[in-house]
This record gives sequence, structure tokens and C-alpha cells, in this order.
Amino acid sequence: MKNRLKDLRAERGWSQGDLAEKLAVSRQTVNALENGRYDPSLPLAFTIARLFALPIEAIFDPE
Amino acid sequence: MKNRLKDLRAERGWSQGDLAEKLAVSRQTVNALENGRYDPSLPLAFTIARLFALPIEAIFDPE
DNA sequence: CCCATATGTAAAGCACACTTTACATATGGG
DNA sequence: CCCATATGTAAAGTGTGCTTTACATATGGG
Repeated sequence: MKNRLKDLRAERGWSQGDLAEKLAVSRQTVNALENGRYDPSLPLAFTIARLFALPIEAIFDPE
Repeated sequence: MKNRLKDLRAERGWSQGDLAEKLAVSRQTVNALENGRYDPSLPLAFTIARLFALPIEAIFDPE
């Protein structure tokens, strides 16, 4: 599953640690998501979508 | 996390087994999702949304 | 009455989502 | 140069998403 996390984060000038804090997950989790090592849980996907004020479908692409 | 699976399935006159087959998961998984025992993975949420032709946010509610 | 179909649930097992701790490397500012 | 910050990754542990097999119960049609 592809995602636009790295772009969305960079647009806002946030570090992975900043994003992790806002999402209440570890920095390693953010890194793993950005680099496609695994997909977020559905609840985390909702948290991410809410943070960026976008639909889940606008951030994640099942491809 | 709440979801509208049971309603959407009933509207179409499908059994849990029918839905499981269309989603390519086990009937127990459909039953567990409908009864809120756990949330689907993000890929499965996308499959469900595609099947019902609805956005993920129209089916699942993180509450 | 039977039986087929639908639903709920349990147990054991595997894979993955996420954690903490830890280390390596790059980069830019003093 | 140094050091702080940012990023990538690894290992071990926990919980959960999903599987297969299995059993119990309800319900409606013949």
C-alpha cells in the first residue's frame, strides 16, 4: 500500500519525531509507515487522516 | 470503532458467508467485524469500501 | 419432525502493527 | 571540528487481525 505521508509531513516542515508525537505513536512507527514496511491499523489511519484533514483515500492508495 | 457492515450486508440480502466470499476472508472474520470484536486491517477496509462503493469514512466510524 | 442454512463462538496458530532500547549514519551550525 | 538534530534500522516483546477446525443454537421449508 502506497501513502503520501512523507510528502504531507515535508509540506508542513515536520520531522518524523514531530509527526510521531502528534499521532501519539513512536518515531519508528512513522518511519516504517513512510518507508512502506507495513500499513497502519485502521484506527491509526483515521488519526492520520484527521491530522491532515484529508480522507483516508487521499492519503493511502491500496494500488 | 463502529461500522455499518451488518446494515449494508442486510440491505443486499447477503449472508455473512456471502460477504466473506466476496471479500475473500473467512466467515468468522466477517462475524467478528460485524460484532465489533476487532477492526479490519487497512487493506481489508479498502476492499470493503470498494465492494460497497462507499468511502471508508462512510462505513467505519472511529467514534 | 428433519434437515439445510445462518449465526455465534472457541481454541490454536501465524503474521503483522506497534513498543522500547539501541546503534549507525548524515547534515548543518557554532 | 564538534555537536545537535534527523533519519534508518535492528532485536525482542506484546497484542491483534485473520486463519482453520469445530461445535452449539436458531429458524424456516419440506
